[in-house]
Amino acid sequence: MTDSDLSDDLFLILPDGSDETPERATLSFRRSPTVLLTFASNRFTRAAARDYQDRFGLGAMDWRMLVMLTREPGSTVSHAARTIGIDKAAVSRSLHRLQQRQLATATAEGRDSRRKSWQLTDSGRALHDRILAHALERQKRLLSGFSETELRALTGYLARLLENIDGAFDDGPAGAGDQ
Amino acid sequence: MTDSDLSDDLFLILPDGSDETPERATLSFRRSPTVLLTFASNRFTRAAARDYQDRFGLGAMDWRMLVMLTREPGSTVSHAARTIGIDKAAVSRSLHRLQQRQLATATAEGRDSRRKSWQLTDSGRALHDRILAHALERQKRLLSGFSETELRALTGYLARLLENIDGAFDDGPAGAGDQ
DNA sequence: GCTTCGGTGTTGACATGACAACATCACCCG
DNA sequence: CGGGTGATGTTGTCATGTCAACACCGAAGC
Repeated sequence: MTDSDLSDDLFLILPDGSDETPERATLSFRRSPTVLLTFASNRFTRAAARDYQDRFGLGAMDWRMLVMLTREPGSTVSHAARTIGIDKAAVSRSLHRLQQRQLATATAEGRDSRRKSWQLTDSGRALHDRILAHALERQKRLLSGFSETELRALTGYLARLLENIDGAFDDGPAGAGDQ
Repeated sequence: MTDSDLSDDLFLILPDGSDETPERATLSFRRSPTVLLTFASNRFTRAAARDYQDRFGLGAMDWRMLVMLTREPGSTVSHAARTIGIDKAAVSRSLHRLQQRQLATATAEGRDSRRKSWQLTDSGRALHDRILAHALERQKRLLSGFSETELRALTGYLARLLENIDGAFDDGPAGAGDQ
């Protein structure tokens, strides 16, 4: 539970009377992982979305679906939504966009006319491969200066953060007797 | 330039004929920092936004502005926008929301009626302190299991990613003669 | 058989934030 | 002085993604 060996001071800017510090304690941007995480993610996804749109005419969502259908061909809407962790509505719209561009097709599965199994067309697979080359190149640029050891550490940390997110909100951090 | 000592295989799932792997090489979700980064950030910001809204009636944007104005009282719209790295339009709207709730006030600065210097009111500072306690608690939960050494490594990695983002898109990874 | 229940996919309404256009003002240079 | 230039802040418009509501189907339960 509360294995919080981390002190609040690690994340705060405390007033010390100088001009550099505020008059009241507040969050440090540079030392708070949550701030850095959202900064980095927002700027990256924004730039990536523009890039995908300019080069290939599809959004970041559609690219994720290309990867998803390459990874697990025959996925349904709800399965894809659960795997990527986004809303099924967005997945449904994305798949229909891909279908409209003939990048993906749906084949009925069983007698249930809704449960469709989706897969990429040949042109969808070709586009996937083209974008994949860009994505890999860009990711390598993003990781420029990282050694393989550092890379593994980073991915490990991010995975641990991901696992912790669920528990960070369940109880509600208010519980602790502040105020 | 290409100090990319990192192999593509680090980020890919390659087909090996088994059932676990796809028939075509594609991005690994668990080993790609960009994927993990956006996953973690999206899920965290979404949950945090809900939390802020439910508990305090303001969005994540407004909370960031509370921190910003605590950090540097007297900031202008454009200065805050540059510091946080988001659009000045969003900052302008957020500040007016705060003003409407009497959490922040603007005082004219010089004769330019547009350049206003913003600061928090007493109730704004009080709300900042209340939310700060929650944010710290939640961040500690998110970092549950991290040692102080690991924390420093993580923040350092994220800062390096942030610095690399600009260069990752400038030239355009497409450099090779498409377009 | 009929009904209830949970899961599925689709659609509409909404919030968020980015981009572009605009009015306004300070500044500078001719 | 007066026009150009750039910065500032505001507003409109759009894309993205979430939530809520709905229609639809399968599987049990009586």
